[in-house]
Amino acid sequence: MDQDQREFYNVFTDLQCFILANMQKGDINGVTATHYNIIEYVYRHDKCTGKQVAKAFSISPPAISRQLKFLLGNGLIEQEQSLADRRVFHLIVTDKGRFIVDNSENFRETVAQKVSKTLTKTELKSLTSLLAKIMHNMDEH
Amino acid sequence: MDQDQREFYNVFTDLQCFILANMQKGDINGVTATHYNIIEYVYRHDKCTGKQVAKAFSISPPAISRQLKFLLGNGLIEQEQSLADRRVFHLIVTDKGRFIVDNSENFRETVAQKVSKTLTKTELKSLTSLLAKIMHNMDEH
DNA sequence: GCTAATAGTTAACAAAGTTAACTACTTTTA
DNA sequence: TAAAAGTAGTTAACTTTGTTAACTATTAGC
Repeated sequence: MDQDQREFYNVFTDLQCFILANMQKGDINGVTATHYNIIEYVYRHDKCTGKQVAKAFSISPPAISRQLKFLLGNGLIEQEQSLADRRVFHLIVTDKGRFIVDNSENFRETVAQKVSKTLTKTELKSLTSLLAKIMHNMDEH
Repeated sequence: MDQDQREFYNVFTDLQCFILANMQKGDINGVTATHYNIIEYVYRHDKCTGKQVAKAFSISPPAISRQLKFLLGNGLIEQEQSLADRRVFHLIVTDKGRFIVDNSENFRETVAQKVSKTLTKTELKSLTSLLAKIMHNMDEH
């Protein structure tokens, strides 16, 4: 690692600590952070499958299975069996689930607001596009 | 949230998912991610106290207590009782602990390397300074 | 049509968080 | 200055959420 990489590494480490430290821990609206993240994912990826969710969060099928069971049992998501492949269940967020996502105090929103106060409009756009660029490149794995 | 904030929010969400998904899960060198993060923190904050570690990671004193017990028992850190206040124990990383931090495959290093390949030198510096700026502002809480 | 692969589940367990109640020590205060 | 209040850290009991192993049901390949 050269000097620039080292400096990036340090600030990225701070960022990771910040994210871990500020992630909602207990329940909010009767839903844990894990539940919330899954609902939000399904919201953003309508009719996705359990397999996809497991992959997105890098957790095992049984872990997702238990989470989905809770979310289904509490009417936060619904599933419908695929006609093309009956092993597969497509997931949909219910109104109740949507309500939670739309109304939860989300720490990322707070961050977005703080960031837009800290940076100029140009800086914010620049940061967003740099982050998008590296995220896009990470995806390619 | 205006359009720019919304775009930042989206990429920041992706970043959070990425960090959560890629954080080391199982043991590496006989040490879990939590252990590793604490060792690294103590490395970077020599003679810090359990209280400080708990605050840095936003976890409760008993949670830290158990982690430190493991790290002490495995000779990864050491503690010395404060002379000024005998309730307090200062933490120091041992050679063994330092070895683990210096030699672990750390996903943030991989990220730093990938990022420096994706962005130009100017972009990398720009990203680092923008992130440092927002991190600095978050600290002020 | 048998074999292999895939989506998801159940059971048993481990890691790491929580709160409540505790010890030991320090600081405040009446 | 002795009692009260506060602080650093620990122990115990519990919860959440991850894991692997073994399972069912379904689909795809030869």
